[in-house]
Amino acid sequence: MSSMTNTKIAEKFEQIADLLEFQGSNPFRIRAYRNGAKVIRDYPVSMASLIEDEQKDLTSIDGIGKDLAEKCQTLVQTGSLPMLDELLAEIPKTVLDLLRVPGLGPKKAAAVHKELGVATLEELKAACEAGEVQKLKGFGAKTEQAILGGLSIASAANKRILWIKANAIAEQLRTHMNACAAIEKFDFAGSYRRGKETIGDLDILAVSTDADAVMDHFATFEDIASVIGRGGTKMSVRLENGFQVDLRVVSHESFGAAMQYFTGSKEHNVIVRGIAKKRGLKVNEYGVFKTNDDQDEYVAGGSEEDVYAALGLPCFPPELREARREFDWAAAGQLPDLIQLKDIKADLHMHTVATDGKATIQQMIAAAQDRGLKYIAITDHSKRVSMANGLDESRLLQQWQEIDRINEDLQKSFHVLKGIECDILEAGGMDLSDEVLAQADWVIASVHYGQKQPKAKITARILGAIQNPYVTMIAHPTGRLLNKREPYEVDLDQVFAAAAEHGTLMELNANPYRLDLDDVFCGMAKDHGIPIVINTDAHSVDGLDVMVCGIQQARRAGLTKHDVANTRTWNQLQKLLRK
DNA sequence: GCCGTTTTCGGCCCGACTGTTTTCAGTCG
Repeated sequence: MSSMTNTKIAEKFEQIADLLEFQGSNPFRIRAYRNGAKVIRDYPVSMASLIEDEQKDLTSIDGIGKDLAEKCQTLVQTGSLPMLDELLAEIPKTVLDLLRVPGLGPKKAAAVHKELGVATLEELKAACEAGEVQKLKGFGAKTEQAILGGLSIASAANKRILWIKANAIAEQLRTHMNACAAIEKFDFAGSYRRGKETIGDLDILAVSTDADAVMDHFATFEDIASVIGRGGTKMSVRLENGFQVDLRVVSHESFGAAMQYFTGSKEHNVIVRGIAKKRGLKVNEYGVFKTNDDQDEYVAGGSEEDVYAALGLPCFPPELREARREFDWAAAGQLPDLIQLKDIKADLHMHTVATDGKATIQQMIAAAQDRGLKYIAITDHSKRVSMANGLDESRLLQQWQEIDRINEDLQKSFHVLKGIECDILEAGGMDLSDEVLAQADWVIASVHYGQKQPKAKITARILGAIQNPYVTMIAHPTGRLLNKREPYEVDLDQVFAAAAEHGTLMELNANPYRLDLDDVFCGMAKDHGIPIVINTDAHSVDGLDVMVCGIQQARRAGLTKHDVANTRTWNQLQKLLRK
């Protein structure tokens, strides 16, 4: 059994692309590796299982040709790749860090490496400070200073921040830009608009006839640490926390084209341009143009709808613009009607003061009602999670008695499920007896300890929970914490197959640090016919508000409300549970 | 390295800004 996941294969291909780029190889070859990495990372079935299957030909996947298919097979079967090893023998791995310095691309990085023997960030800093870098051909004093500047903020500048944190910054910027009289209208584009789980920078597009006035106003935003650049239509700044914000001022008739262009993703746009070209059209941030010999003729650009319509395409929801399956869906007229926040009727994972939550059951009910929910599940921790004061059998049964009383008082205006987040023990098996679990309305199973166990062991634990007749859902199935902790080594191919067989649901945990399952795995689960449950895992009243992050992730996965179990009433949802 | 109602070779998205140049390469998105 191979432990080569799609993510790991993609990382290897990315590394090859970096190394080839550093070597100055054919840019299209480099792009082929990057594209292959992306296709594999996003593919809804694991390469390992496809190769095992033997029926499946990897080259039938768009972007994977004979060569990349062979490299996949080698990686899956041997765990390594001779070609990559050879490249690494020629170029020290630390050199790739140079490519992460803002302002230092592959050409200049290669120059400092070749001419000055610089192989690490420390050596680069020393070479700059010694004034050696500015002597190189194509370099100068300003370039040297820019590299030094890039080095000092390299770690902060390259770190992607959580969407919810970018959202807080965006809200401040929105308020600031609203006060600018020269702006006719503005909006945010980029990965923030696409609702990605982490954001690299913010892009603001503004319509105005006075770009200078807009930029002058932008420059007064209090959090700006430095101005990276400013031209006639574009300005880039870095905030105190190292985060970059780009502003672009466009004309009214270009706003839609600019939104389309800067929302991306880059890969999505490459395909859009290809489609345009075939139709004798050209797309850039100013509009869609008919390409004539003498002069290009403006066709569309005021709105995104117009831009896409001019190319015979539907206006893709931003969350779908990832060059995955959206163009196939569009061609088949089957663009999914994506789930919305208002479709959610229940939140089925939350904690109370009984364990590590901050609010009582009653407070959580009131907060859920405020947010338009019809029912919730109270799912405190089980006893093994001692740090959180997890519930043993008797405390749990007591809590359920209390919930029975509460439900009577509510008189069907709202419903509370008797639930539990039961720990899957390190040795396998559940933390509470089947006798108790049988009395629950809703049993979540999740891993808290032994997260670093080898693949076979941790997978077997989760499979055991799926086979338990009382477990209704697996919570945060991979355990990842964005920017903090890697996912468990769990084999989701096996997990999804078992869940589909036993009628166990999978969670999309909406906590912005988790978003687990991620969008690609949600798509895989959907392909297995497994209903997804989007939950907040709230530990407080405010914790219920992160549902919006889960919805964005679900939309990126292409999920409709029919794919998500907690868009149903409790009666309807029970029919989904085949146990 | 991938791909093909321009199909096995010759393409492969497009533009802003900067710095080092003196017409353009490199970087970025």
